[in-house]
Amino acid sequence: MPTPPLNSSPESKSADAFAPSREASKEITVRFNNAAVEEKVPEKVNIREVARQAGVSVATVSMVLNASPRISRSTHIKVQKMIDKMGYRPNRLAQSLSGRYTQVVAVMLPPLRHAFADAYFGEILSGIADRAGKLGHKLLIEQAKPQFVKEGKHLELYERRFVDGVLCLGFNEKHSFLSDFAARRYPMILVDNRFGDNLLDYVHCDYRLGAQQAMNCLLQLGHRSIGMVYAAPESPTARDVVETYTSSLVAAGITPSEHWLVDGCFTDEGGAEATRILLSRDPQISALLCGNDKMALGAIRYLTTHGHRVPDDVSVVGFDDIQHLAYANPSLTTVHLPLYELGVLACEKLVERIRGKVEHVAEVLPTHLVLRESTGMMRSLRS
Amino acid sequence: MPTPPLNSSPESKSADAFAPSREASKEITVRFNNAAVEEKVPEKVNIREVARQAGVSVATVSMVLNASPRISRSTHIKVQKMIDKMGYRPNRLAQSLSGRYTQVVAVMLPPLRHAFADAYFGEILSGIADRAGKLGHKLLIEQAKPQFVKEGKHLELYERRFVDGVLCLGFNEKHSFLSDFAARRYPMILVDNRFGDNLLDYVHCDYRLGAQQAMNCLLQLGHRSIGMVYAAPESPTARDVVETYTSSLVAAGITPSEHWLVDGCFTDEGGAEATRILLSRDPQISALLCGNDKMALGAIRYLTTHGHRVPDDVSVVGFDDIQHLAYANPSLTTVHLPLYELGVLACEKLVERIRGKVEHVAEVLPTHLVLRESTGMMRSLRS
DNA sequence: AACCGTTGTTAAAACAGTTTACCATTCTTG
DNA sequence: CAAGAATGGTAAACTGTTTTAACAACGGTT
Repeated sequence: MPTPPLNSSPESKSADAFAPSREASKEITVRFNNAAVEEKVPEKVNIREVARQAGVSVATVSMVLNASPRISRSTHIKVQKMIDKMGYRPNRLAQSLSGRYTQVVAVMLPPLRHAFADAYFGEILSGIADRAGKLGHKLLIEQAKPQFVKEGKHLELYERRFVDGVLCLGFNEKHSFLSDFAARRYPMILVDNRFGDNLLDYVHCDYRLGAQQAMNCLLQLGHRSIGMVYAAPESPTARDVVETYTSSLVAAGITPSEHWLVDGCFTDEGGAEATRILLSRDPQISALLCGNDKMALGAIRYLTTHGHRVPDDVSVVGFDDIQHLAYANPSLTTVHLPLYELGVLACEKLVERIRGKVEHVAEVLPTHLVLRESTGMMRSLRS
Repeated sequence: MPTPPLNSSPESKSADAFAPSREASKEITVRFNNAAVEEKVPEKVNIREVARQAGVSVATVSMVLNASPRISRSTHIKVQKMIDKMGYRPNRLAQSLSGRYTQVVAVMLPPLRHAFADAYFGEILSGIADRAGKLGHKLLIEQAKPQFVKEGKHLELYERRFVDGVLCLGFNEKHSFLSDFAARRYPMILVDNRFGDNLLDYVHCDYRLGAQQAMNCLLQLGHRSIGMVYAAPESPTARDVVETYTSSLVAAGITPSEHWLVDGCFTDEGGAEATRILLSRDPQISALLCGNDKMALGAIRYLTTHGHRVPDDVSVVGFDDIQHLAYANPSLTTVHLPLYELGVLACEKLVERIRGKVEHVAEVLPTHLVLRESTGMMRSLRS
């Protein structure tokens, strides 16, 4: 019975109802109107058939396929011609079964409702997809729902030979299952974060540098009471920002206050609410550093709808530089993260890992501040 | 923005459960430094080994795996126990090679720069991913770059046995390669569009119904000069909206004008520019129907930054109901498309197709208008 | 002429499952 | 009580590649 094995769910019942269509071999004739128009569905051709037709052995065809130097030029041409003529395409299941690699990598996303629609993930994913394509790899996507992880499906990905490696996006130190990858020595790169004491391979953006630049900017504009809307204290890179924020204040001779720090949960609404709390705690606040653009947008929305002008009364800086926000009103000053490039790099490093490179991967990509309209000089300093 | 929270994560314990497997089989010792730290990597175990240990034939283990009714209860239990004990996981490359299915479906996205970060695609993808998971299928993602299609990689997907079927998102009649799927009779479902004269299997939202409701709303509010920001005239569903818009006007005794129609390219900026053109052509326009939310947002942005109040001067209706826009200011009245459900349905239908069901798939999901703040009564009618 | 390397090709053994045809038992039934 | 039908299990063939060891043919040394 060819119906799905293992993970059959209630749904597979209805599937059984469909007659397991017998393999209609040879070619299928498709009928349009009453004329029998030949629409040849290419007969399934395998390496044996090609070898027979070309008058060589199966091994030879295989070696031609893999451009082995042991094949003479003349044989190569002869076989290649037959391959083209027959429209032969090697079955990659057989290739992977017999070979070492599947040429597939997985991307794991966190179980957020809108993980697939997220600009942040999307940008990284673009980079991953482009590089994976160039390296001849396919991309599998998975959302790491709690159930998924609990059932060990993240390990099954390797053990059942679905993929050669995994890229993990949007996870942090709270996600302890990540250490499973290290324990089994399966190729995995954590993207835009670190984990444990360099336990895992990672690539991430330089959040410290970005935060430093953002703070320098705000301080130079004369701001002294600067609030911060952070998020995910479990995330090392998110902590980098908070730490840099604090140390920048100290370096400028300002005493950081616990009251200037509020969690905005990385969401638009969270950013708005955090801003409300911050201003109620300290109305003197004239600038806000936000952990991502979504929260910055929420902050601006709250401010403008509650009688505060941006940037005249309060300056706002974000993090991410997600697209289409340059058009917001006012447009957002933000720390640009090279997310596309990060995706490219992550994919590259993962493939190196898969191919046997052993060095620990720990790359950090530079960030920079993009000055737009949401920041301005401190009120009292203006002429 | 790195790390969003993982919904409920008491995984700290379950993770330990995966770590070192105390399997009965042989184990590999990995050495760190000079201390011999035991890190048991599970020895690769195959079906033959399981059969030997359980004292049955390979065929029996296979049948247990696939829950064949030909296996007695007692044998089933005995073998299953050994499977669990040895931590055996069937190699799915071998399974797919000898079986009929790969249990993988591909999602093809159009070659837009931000296809992965798009709220519209993301929502559909969520539905697809959820249902695919439940049906025991993995998801492959591909972006149909021109080069990709030119090289016939979309067909290679089937012919090299990467996938059993494909879901196509964001394509229209201009994308002629879509007919290749039909010609080869490969399972494919076109999502949220039609193609040719029902040449392809499809599922889409009821754009006519949505447009009808939107127009009824605007007309009932007293609007007579209604502009439309459309996009992608090559897309049948997009044409549905324009046609419904036109016929609604006619039905209301209004003569539609060519000047009321401008292409907004589905983008934010396009929507803004289209709005500029529309108002310059006819300053009387008091309402806009936009082909998607992004263009509607662009329209609102243009209007509010050019001295037109929304909805006091101009009402705006969108299409899609993408998340986080309910918070926009003013919040957007829009036609809700059941995109998540569409993804679920598409995936379901595709899997039925793969399993041999032959009926033509042509499903249309109902839509409805969501009234928010961007629409209001025609100026002159207000008291 | 015997020996040694190359060079190019091949047969056969993996890879890890599913499926089929057949073979014992045991259970009905005339 | 023998014939026929279930029942439960197995050996072997099959899926389509890669890889390895062996080998033939040939030119170049001693």
